[in-house]
Amino acid sequence: MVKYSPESMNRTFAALADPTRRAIVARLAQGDCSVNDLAEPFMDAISLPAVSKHLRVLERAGLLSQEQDGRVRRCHLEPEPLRQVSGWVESYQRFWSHQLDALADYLENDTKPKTPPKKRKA
Amino acid sequence: MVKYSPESMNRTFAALADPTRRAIVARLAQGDCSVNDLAEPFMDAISLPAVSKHLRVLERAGLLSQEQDGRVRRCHLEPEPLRQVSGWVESYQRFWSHQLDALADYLENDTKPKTPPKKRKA
DNA sequence: AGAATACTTAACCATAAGGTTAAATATACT
DNA sequence: AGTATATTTAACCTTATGGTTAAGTATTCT
Repeated sequence: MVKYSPESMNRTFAALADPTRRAIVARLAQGDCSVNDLAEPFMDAISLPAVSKHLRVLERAGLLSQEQDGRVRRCHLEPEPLRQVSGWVESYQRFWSHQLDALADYLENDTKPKTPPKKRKA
Repeated sequence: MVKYSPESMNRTFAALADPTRRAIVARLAQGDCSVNDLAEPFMDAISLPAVSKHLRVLERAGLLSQEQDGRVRRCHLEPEPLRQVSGWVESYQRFWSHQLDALADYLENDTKPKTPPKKRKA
């Protein structure tokens, strides 16, 4: 398991705490695209500079890279921070994914399983 | 798949964007404890009211519940928001967990990739 | 060259976040 | 009743965040 820096996690979680940025991430997960394309769904709600700022936040978090292609900037989603978030949250999976089922088992049977019996859904 | 509200995700990601709060979550994952116990590791760095504020942030995010027990408040980690984060990030797993392998495949075999992989490192 | 396109940067504003200290509240101990 | 313990609330400060509009930069089109 790779140990990631707290600052990196700070920036990644902070970046993902905004719905516009999550929408951008969702869009980018379907493929690279230009800033204008990314901005288009939000243009009635916020301005282009606002989108540009969001992109910089994503960039600082390492979630986005841009490659200049003529006058267009091709935006690309970088997966590493998502992998880190996944790793972080999965480190609690044992905790949360067994919690309810294990509790139910504890209450029904009186056995004390070291490894809480089974999960219903992962 | 359960669809969770954007506001809930906003609050959860924002709550997790702070290292003190992540440390609190980590501590709570090992078992319920009092506010003082939670605060103890941070007392040289920040004040008790600061910790109290962090707890309220976690509470608003649904990550924490408190149960009064005499003059002590027993803090308990609520797993649901973590489950939601997991669900959110797992929806990108296909994207990020295959990325590098796919790239390797593209480079080794000469099958024609839709997206010619020409950059090495992101 | 000049105009359009695709952005970013600058300057600014309002609100939120994270910290502080001091005071308040509630329960427990003697 | 009075003191200690466990915590929150209040008032305040500083910096960060998310938005704005206006201006700047770089590339492409005519």
